[in-house]
Amino acid sequence: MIDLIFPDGSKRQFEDGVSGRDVAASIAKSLEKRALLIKLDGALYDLDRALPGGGAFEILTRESPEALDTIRHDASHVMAQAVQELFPGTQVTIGPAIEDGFYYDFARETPFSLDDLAKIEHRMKEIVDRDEKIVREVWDRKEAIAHFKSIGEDYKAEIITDLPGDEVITVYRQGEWKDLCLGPHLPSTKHVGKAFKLTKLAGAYWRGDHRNAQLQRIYGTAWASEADLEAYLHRLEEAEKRDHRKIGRAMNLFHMQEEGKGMVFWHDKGLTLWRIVESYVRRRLDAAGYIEVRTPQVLDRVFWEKSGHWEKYRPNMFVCETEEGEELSLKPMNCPGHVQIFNFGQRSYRDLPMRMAEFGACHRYEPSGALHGLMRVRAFTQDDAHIFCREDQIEEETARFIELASSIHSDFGLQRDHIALATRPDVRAGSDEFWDKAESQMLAAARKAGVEPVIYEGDGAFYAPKLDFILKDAIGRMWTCGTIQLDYVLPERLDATYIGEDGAKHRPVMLHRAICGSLERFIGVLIENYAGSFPLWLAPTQVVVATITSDAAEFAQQAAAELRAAGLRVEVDLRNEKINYKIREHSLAKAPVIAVVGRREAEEGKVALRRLGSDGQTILSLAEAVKALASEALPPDLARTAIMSGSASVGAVAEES
RNA sequence: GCCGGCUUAGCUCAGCUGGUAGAGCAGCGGUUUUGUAAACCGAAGGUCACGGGUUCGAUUCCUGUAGCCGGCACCA
Repeated sequence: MIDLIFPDGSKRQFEDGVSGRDVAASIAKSLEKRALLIKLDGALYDLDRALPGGGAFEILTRESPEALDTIRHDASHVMAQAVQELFPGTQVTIGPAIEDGFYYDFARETPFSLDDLAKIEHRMKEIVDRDEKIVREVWDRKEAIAHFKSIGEDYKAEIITDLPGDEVITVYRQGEWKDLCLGPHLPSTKHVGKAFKLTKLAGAYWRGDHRNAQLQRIYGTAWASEADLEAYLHRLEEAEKRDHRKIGRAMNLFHMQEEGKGMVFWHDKGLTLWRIVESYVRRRLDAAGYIEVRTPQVLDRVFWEKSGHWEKYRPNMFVCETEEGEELSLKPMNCPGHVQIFNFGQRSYRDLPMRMAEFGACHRYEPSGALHGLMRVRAFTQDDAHIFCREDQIEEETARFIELASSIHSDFGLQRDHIALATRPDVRAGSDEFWDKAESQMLAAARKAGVEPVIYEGDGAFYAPKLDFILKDAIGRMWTCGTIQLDYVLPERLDATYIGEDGAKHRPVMLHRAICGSLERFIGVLIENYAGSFPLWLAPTQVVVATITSDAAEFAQQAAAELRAAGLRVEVDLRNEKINYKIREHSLAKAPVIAVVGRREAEEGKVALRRLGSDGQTILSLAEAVKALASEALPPDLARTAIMSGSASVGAVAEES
């Protein structure tokens, strides 16, 4: 007998060998019909499988969020069956559920076309209608290998061969079709439902290794209901509207062109945004005790050989040659340059920690397929800094950095989801003792800052572990912005030293750190986070003064002049156009505030302020408007200083908002 | 770099099976002085990404190249 504890806390006994379906049926016939899966002590089981024992028992239906992954996984199986029915000779490999859907990787000589997707989708619906029972079978390992080899499924045979020896080999059968799979699965293909859609076609390497064969991957999305599918597709459309490339064009921020692949032409508006971000970060670094430097763009090959980058990254460096036969490279990173400044003259322990920052323009020859708008470019500017310190200062410096970065991210309106601790990769420099120490130092530092990092196994740089900041934007997408990495290697290679209290030479440790990452990418993230509707302090154009009639032109000019004098970025629109037209145009260009002046306002010395996204208006005297907007437009760090110094105008704005 | 797709006016897009292209918006020239998301009229604007081939004839079919888009791999 086994004891099952139900979600309501009640307990019942059942015969050994009872299945989830039997239990469901014993409760209600209708429940049996709706049951898809069983959850027993946290693990999922097929509905028809004999329960391996007692425990916390739950019946999952279509409505259970936990059943969704299985629906998706089954959708991938149904897709694989459809593909093999339509395209005999195609081999199946693996097909998991993923976020929002599923994929399956197929091995096939001729690639699939977009037309094939429609056919496959159609056949999938037929298979769902067939309502094939899905049955779990346990196979003998050797027989399984022999079987899959005999039907030409070499990849499946390879998967079984590589499974640990004690692993139970299970095959799931749906009608004529079967697949090696750990399960669990739904009771029959009907339960996959029809709220799915094949979305994209892609190449993917066998086992994720580019030296292996390339397989054909088909992606799909699947949901418990038609409504969920619709909602998902709608979400995709919304996300597309925020695309920084689209908004960048609409707001005239930047462009790129063929002759400069992965290089950005920043237009005036875009550069304004850049300067706002840069000067804000610079103020924060100044306040946090950093010094700022600038190092050469191009350095001799010998330099990069010394730093070790030439050997490892030569294919990704922009190399040039001079008339005199020197070989030079554009800097792909700032670190070795910073070490040169550290090494210039003698350093004392009193100089440490030395926090050396640079808005460093770097060039890397990224693979063409990696380029993506502002998010991945070949010429970028890092908000880079290196903290040279003693080993016993690592924890303190890392913790301080976490606090600084967190504050800056939140000022930019980005919410932190978590911090990742990326640990030793397979290919790495240094002993296991070194990695043990380095990883525990980073962990301790994070905890000191009050953060429990999520461990990303094997994701560290080859020379050290790192902490990465994973931020969440306004629509819930994750972005990695900001990192801190421990480095014992570079100071050694470039022979950085300081004189300790004991009068002897010591080796400093370097902490590589960035808060934005690259300014290009960070601006891309900001654009998508705000969908171009920036808060006042970030908006390239903060106020547009728009006239209704030419009678108001003179006052509009005066208003603009006073707003500018208060530090605001202002445009004036005196064109002979209807106010409706002007409002529409500037709203589409995402101007946060439109100050409308007509004859009435001009006579009374007032402006009518209209906020982006709302259709109301606030009528203020010009002086009040200047004061209110100027304090609202203060970057968050300056606003905090203003509050501390008790500025009345800031208080007024706080009330208003 | 690899797999698939796309590339037509400044932008967004039409153009069935081959007969050298069309709209809206923007821009330009006029008219309109306007009250909170598109006033009206007019003229203009294209080596249909680039190269080669098939054809009497190619934006359309084939092929090569580039860029971009979606993935994969990469990301010091």
